Amino acid sequence: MGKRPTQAAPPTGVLDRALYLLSFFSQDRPYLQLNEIASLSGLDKATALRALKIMVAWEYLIKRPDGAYTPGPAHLRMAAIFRQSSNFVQRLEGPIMTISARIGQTTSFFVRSGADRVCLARDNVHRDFRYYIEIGASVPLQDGGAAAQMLLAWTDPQNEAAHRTKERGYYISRGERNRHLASIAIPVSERDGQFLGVVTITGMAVDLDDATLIEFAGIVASEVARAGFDTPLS
Amino acid sequence: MGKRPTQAAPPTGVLDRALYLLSFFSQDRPYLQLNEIASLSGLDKATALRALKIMVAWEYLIKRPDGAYTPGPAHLRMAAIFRQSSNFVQRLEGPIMTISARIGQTTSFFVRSGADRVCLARDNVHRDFRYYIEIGASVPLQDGGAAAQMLLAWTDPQNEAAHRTKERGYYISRGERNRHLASIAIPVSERDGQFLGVVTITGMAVDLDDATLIEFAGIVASEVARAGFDTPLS
DNA sequence: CCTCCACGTTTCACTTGATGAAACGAATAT
DNA sequence: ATATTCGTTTCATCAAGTGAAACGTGGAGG
Repeated sequence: MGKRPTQAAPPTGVLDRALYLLSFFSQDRPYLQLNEIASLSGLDKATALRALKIMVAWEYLIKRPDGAYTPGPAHLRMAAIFRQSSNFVQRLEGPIMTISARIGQTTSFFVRSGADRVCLARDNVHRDFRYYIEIGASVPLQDGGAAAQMLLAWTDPQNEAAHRTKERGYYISRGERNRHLASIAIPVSERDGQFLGVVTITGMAVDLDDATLIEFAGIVASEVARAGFDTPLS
Repeated sequence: MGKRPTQAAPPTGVLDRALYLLSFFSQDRPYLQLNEIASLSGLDKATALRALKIMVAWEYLIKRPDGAYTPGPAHLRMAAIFRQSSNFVQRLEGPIMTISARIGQTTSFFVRSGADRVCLARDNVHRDFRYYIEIGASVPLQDGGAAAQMLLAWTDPQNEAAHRTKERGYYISRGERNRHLASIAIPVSERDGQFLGVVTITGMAVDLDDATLIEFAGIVASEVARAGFDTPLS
C-alpha cells in the first residue's frame, strides 16, 4: 500500500486518494478520526471528508456514533467474491489442510498486496495466541519473517540476495517476528510459471531445526504439486 | 448496491462511479470484461477503464490474463479489519454457535448492505449444498427470504406490511428462495435500540412447522440477550 | 456561566483533473 | 483479405475537485 511516512506526497485524483486513505487502516489501527486520516495522509480535511462520505455511502467504511471511521461490510461482500473467483485459493486449501495434518504444524499461504503480505488460507494446528493470524490478516513486509523475505525475493527489483533466495527455493527464519518461532517459506507458482505466493510452515523454534524444516518443505512441494502447482523444489 | 437496470443514470464523480462499478460484481458474476462493465454501468469505456486501472493498482481489483476483472485481495485485508473492529460480530459469534448447537439447525446473521444482505456470521450444521452460504456472501434483497423481509422492514421507508413485521418480531418464510427450506428471521439490536441485523434459523421445511420455528425464535432471543443484545421477543 | 479549544462541516472562487467522442491498434472471426 | 470486436490512447472542453477560510458545536477549564 502507500508509504506510511506522514509527509510522502499524497496521490492526486479522488479515487487514488480515497484508496490511499483506506491504506491507513490496519489491524492495529482499525478506527481513525477524520483528523487522523487527514494528517496521516497529508490531505486537506475537507478533501478527506468528501472521499470518506462517499465510501461510507457505499458501506466500504462505517462511521461510528463517536465519529470514527472503520472498514465496512461491503469489503466482506467483495472478499467473498474474490475468494470464490480466485480459484487458486480454493485449490490450495486442500493441500494446506493435508500438509498441516501430515506434519503437525501450522501451514499458511500468503500473497503480496502492496507493501503488505496478506493471509489467504491457513490451518492453525496450534491455537497459540502468539502466532494466531486469521485469514485476511495483513502485516507489513518490512516486519520481516520467512514469508516476507520470499515474497520480496519474487516481486521486487532483483538484487543479489533476492536472487539467491529464489535460487535456493526456500527461506528459513528464526525469531524474526517472534523470538520463539521458526518458519520456512516456499514459493508457489502455476504450472505456466505465474507466481502466486508463498506457503509457510510455522512452529516453535525448539521443535524445528533446519533439517526438519527442509524436510517439511519437501512435503509442501509434493502436496502442492499434486494439486497442479509448481515450486522450485518439485 | 446501485440500481441494476442498465439504464439508470450512473453517479457522477470518479469515486462514486468506481464504487458503483464494484457493485456489478457478484457471486454469480465474479468476472467482468471492460465492455460489460461499461455497458452495465452506462459509463463510457474510457471512463470505466481509468477507474478500473486505479483499483487494479491498489489490488481492489485484479486484471486476469484474459483481460477480465475480478475482486482483489485488498478487500480481504479490509474485511479482516472490519470483522475485528465491529465487535458486535464477534459478540454474536458465540451465541450463534450456541443456538445452532441447541436446536440443531443452521444459524446465520445478516446485515443489510445497500440492496443486498450479507452474511457476517454463521454456523452450518448441515453441509447441504442447497443452502450453503459462506461468510461474506451476499444476495439481493429482492430475492426474498426471511432475512430479506425483516431487513427491509427495519431499514426501508415504513409501509403497513413492514410495520406489522416489525411488531410481530419475527418473519417466517417457506420456500421463498428454495422450495425445500423454511426459515425464521429475528431482528437484533443493541440495548440502546440501534438496529444491527437479523439472525435466521434455516432448515428443511418438512422438519420445521411454524410452532417449532417460533419456539426456536425464543431460544435465539434468550441467547442473544445473554450476550447483551436486544430482540423484540426478549 | 462564560471562554477557549478542538473537532467536523460548509462555503466558494479557482483550476486541475476528469470526461467522452473519436481515432487507433491488435486480435479474432468471416 | 475484410469486417468485427475488443482494449487503449488522444485531446479539446468543462465539470468536478480543491483547500483556505469561515462556521457551528460540544466539551474542557477557568
